Amino acid sequence: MSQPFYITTPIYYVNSKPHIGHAYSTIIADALKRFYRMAGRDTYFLTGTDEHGDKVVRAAQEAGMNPKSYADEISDMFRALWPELGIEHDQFIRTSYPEHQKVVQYVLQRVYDTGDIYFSEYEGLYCFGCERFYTEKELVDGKCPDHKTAPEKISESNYFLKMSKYQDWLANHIKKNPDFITPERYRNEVLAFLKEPLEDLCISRPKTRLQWGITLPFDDKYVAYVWFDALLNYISALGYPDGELFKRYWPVAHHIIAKDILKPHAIYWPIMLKAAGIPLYKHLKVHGYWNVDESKMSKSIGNVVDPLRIKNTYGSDPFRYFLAREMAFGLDSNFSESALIQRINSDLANDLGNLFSRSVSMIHKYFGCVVPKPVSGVETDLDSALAEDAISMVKTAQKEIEGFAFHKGLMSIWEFINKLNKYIDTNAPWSLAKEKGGRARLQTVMYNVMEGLRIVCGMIFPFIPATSQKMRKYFGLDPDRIFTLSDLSEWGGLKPGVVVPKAIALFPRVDVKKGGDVSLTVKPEIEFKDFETLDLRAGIVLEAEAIPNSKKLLKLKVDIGEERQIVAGIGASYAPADLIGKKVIVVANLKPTKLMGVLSQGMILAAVSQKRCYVPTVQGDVEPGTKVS
RNA sequence: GGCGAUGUAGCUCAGUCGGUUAGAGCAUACGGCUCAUAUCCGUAGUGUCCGGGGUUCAAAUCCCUGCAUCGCCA
Repeated sequence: MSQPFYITTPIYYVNSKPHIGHAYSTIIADALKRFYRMAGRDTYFLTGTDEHGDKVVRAAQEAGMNPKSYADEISDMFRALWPELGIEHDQFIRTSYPEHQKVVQYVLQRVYDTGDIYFSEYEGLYCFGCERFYTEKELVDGKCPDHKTAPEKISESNYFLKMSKYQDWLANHIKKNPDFITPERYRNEVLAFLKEPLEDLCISRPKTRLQWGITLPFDDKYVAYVWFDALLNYISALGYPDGELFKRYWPVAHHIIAKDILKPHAIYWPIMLKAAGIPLYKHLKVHGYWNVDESKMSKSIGNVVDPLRIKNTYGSDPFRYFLAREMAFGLDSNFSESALIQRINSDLANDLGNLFSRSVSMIHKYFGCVVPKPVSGVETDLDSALAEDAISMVKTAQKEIEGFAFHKGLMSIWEFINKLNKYIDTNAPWSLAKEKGGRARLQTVMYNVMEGLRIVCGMIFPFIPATSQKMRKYFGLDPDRIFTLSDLSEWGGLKPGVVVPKAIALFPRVDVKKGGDVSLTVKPEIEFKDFETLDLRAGIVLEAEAIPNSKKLLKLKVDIGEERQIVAGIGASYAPADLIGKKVIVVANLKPTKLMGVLSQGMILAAVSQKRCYVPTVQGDVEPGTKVS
């Protein structure tokens, strides 16, 4: 049996839809799985969803659903997304599965029996509106930030895990195993955290305030804390304690996570395993955040990038390539559609796609669709240099991928792609084809080009598998089988005589409209009922005057069936007199406010670009107060 | 407030143990080629290596200090 390789993503919390960060973790895991398959390892790839806890209950309430159907819906979104992105996980686990719940209860009981879980009462500040405890520092002026009410001091009894007992052991383990948590900055962060005394972990929630969870086996009045439940997915999915998968793939796990869930994975999880007498996972690999257009991704800014939309617009492989190429694993990176388009056009279409296209069409033109045989006796230093470059590229890329430096691995592959382009230009096959006696050399050159491409095709497989599979048949290979690293470590694997299909554009160029901003960030989708909350009315501007000491503000009197005073920031683009008599569109139910001390009872719609604004008007004979929708 | 990371070309970043003239890609300009997806190849640049101080024959690199951004902790 070959050496096992077990890779996991976090199980994603179902309180919100998939975003680009989820896509990154999962794509990286997929690429690693593919890479280690090529290396001949016995691989297993797990992903899934985390579904319990009060945040899910609240998100479900907001959506007007019960937690179970809400979790089903979001979980299905994740499950449906992964095939779209070319991801081939071996298992999709949900914490709502009975098999998982059984394992959680088994482990809880096991730890309870060792005496590391104790029952205790504690006092805290509880907001009944939020149904949760707050710490002092979370409060604003001593009040709940959501409900603006003072939380009440209540006491509650709960079960706790003795973390402190394992603190020194864990710190030592991390110190002794430098590759336990990587990159180093996160390892240091955890070690710094462990210098302070660890508080015991509250691992239960009373059912009086949370029912959506797994019942404690030793006290049915409580459910398990969501992290204690969720982390165990990594072994419950393998059928712990007796499953074949568990015996085969534990504990050689690589857990991939983003930095926001470092603490549960680096501290709670090892201690849980230790307390339950289970061997520790081997590696925790921590990556950074994706910012979007230079700002933090957040629901309130409305800049959350929907991976499915990107895939539908640009294709799965370009998206995968961009994510893997652009982020230095461990550091934050920036996502923008203009950067994505630039990568697609320069790296994928121009460098690789065009190289492939020019090479294949020369095989057609000069050799009637058949890979020629290299001729001995006409080799030059250029040929041996190319072969050496190919072999060393494979070695370098392998080393970088194993070290999670995916961007560097891809860079080394693309350096070789550039060398192939240069090799073609230097040897100028189109000239050889015309020269008398150039035939032997032409055969050799074109064989080498195709052989180089074969190796590229193999090395890009982990990152852009669909493209790699498309390319395979040009080398006479079965698209459904995969390369092994040893196939790629030797020059000359390509068989002369292979029939090469007609050239295709692997990556169409993305047209960038001149001067236009290519990246369109759309706010999150809304329901029609959300739109209906707006009350838009046609109105006629009766009066308009500038507000003193303000550059942009105008005070308007608008008839919308009743007279409204509205302050509008359009003074830089419109003179007051221009507006009088215009039929404008007014947001009639906007909460009144004061701008520079002047009351404004509504808002006028305007298209705003950086320099100017344009007020849309209603054409035709429309009564003031007419609804606009 | 404590700890840590980062700061290098217009942009994104690499830069090993302190050691030649600080590099790559993208973008820009010019030249070449015609097999190719208006692609490819070549040439050309531009630098207060965040500021200040120190150690050294020699500092982007080591030390101190200030600033900025970010993270963890309180």
